[in-house]
Amino acid sequence: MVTIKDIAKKANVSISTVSLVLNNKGYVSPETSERILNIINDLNYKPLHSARKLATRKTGNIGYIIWENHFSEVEMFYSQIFLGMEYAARESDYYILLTTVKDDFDPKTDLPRFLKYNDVDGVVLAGRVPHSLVEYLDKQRMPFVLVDYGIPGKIYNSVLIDNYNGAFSAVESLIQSGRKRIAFVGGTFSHPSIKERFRGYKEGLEAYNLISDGHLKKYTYLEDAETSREIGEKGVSILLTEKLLPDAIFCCNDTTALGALTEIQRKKLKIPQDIAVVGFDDIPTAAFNLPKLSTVRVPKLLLGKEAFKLLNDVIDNPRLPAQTRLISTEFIKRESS
Amino acid sequence: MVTIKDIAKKANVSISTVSLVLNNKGYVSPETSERILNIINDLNYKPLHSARKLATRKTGNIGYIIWENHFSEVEMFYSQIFLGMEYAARESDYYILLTTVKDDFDPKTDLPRFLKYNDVDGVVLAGRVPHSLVEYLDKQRMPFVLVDYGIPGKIYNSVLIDNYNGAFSAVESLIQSGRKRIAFVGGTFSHPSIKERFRGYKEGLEAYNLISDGHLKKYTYLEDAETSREIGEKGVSILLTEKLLPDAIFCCNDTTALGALTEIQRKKLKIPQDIAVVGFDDIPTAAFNLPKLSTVRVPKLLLGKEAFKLLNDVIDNPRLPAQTRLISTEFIKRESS
DNA sequence: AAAATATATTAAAACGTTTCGATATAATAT
DNA sequence: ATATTATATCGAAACGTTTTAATATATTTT
Repeated sequence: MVTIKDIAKKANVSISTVSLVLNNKGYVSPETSERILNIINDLNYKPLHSARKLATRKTGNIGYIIWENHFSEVEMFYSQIFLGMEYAARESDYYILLTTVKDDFDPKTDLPRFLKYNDVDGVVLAGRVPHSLVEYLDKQRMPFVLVDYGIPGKIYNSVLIDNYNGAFSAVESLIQSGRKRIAFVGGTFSHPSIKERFRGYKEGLEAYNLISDGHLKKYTYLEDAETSREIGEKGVSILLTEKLLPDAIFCCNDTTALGALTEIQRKKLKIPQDIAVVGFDDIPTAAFNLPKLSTVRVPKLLLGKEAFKLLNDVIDNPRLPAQTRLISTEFIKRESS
Repeated sequence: MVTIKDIAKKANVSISTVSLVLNNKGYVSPETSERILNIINDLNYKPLHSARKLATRKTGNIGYIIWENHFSEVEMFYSQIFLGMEYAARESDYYILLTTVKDDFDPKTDLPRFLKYNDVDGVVLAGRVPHSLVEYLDKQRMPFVLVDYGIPGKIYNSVLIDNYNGAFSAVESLIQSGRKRIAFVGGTFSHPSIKERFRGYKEGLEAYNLISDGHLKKYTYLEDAETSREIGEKGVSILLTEKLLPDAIFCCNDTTALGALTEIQRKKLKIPQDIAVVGFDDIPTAAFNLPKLSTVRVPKLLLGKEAFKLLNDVIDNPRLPAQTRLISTEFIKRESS
């Protein structure tokens, strides 16, 4: 194994000098520098991670934590965010450690290994995540950033989707294609994204004066549970009991929308002729479904990349006031609207 | 930060002794041991990973490499395998580093960071993976195991699905429900799994004498490409030009089967009345589709777990002859058959 | 009773880096 | 000419572990 010593010897310099060029710090003459660099290259020398990390007292890792169900589910949403982070990490010298936490997470007993053993310099939390975990990190002063999630009443570093405008534009598109009775189907408002999407939906309707008295009561199905196909199916089956059927449904996300599509088809209604459906997220399945789902595209890779960048900033400067970075969306019109 | 020194001082022993109890090695009296353990607990001491790794000359990481498309696709197949590994890793002190490689991978330029910088003790490769990468690892004597993939003519450590029997049982189930003209739709045979599934299909038919002259010519659609929905759609549209339509289609995997379902529905045929469809893998979408897809379940978490275990064995004993561990499947009957 | 072995503990070296002064020379300012 | 600052290099300490070999005592075998 070739070490910094070998390089130093061959270049007739001290290991300090080699280290300096390795990290380009301090002063070292261009000639020496080049000579050393060449030797490093010739001998294919790579600094040993663990030695380096021991000396710098950094771990070189960052953690990525998601709720277990999000990784067992159909959608690749959170895997894509991870991938975006991994891409960004390739330009750095961080490795990303992915792990999941369970529903009934308790910091006392269920702490991810890399937290328990202090093996990360920071953490990205994606999607809905146990509040106790967030509080734990905060208390430990472990740098972290939230992606696509927030905790009411608290301000943390986070990368968020511009849910409001995304929803607004989806509703706007529906209206522009002539829809009048636009319904909403959604899951729990404890997820701020869903709350915001609802707000975008509501204010979209208001902006076009399409929201009569009782509209929301009739045309809104909200269930206080994690979003799922089932919610979409159930929502539609209830919405379809109205005397005056909705002519469009805006779902809080694609998963829900997929469920809605299934139920509408089961009821032998035509999409989009009878009812248009629009989702949110643009998960890969959306484009493969029959009919293909119109949706609001969330740039997942970008979300991951920005989270990584923000976390880096926070690690470098832990006392910076918490900031939020908003990622904008794009409406994708397909067959379902 | 509390170090082994602090523990030693407080326990009135040398750091060697503390290290010994930490790794329970050598001789240390029960009393001393307990005393040290208590102090460790009291001070919440955790050995520093990098220091430990530096001393032991291990990295404590293992790599997980998949083909980029597999992580951008609809299916969670490879994420689930990863999750199985991660679960297993929790009982060990390995961290898993996930990364992807591209289609046109070249070891000279595209080596994953953790390989380039020697930051892993071993690697798991899942699914179809560049042969040049496998050869590179082999040449470098880097311990590795292949999951659900093999390279013709080479024998490597691997964890494989029992594709043959899985396919056989799927076909058998179709036959038992009265199907006579069972077709096959599949992708490239360069993936050994698909080849094996075809063999199971063929021998299943043979076992029941359902394979007349020209059957395979008429009722087999093979395309030399990565499996996809498109292959399923195209396969069906060609199969349906036969005068005597097939009454069942066994697809080489769920993705293909999902495409097949779409196309059959597009052609206004009834599933399973007119044509039954069976897939392979049991990806989450299979259970959510309309109709729900019958399939051969592959225990993905188990696949990951076994890969992790095998890799550990290989790391501990690198000169063991290459071995293959076979994971068996289970037929899941749903609505499509 | 002596020799051999098992038990218990430790000092010191080693693992491969980074970084802090120290030292020396060259360039620039006074 | 002298003081100051910039450039260049290095020795040595430090980072927190594991491991080897040494030492000492207790137990077992001959």
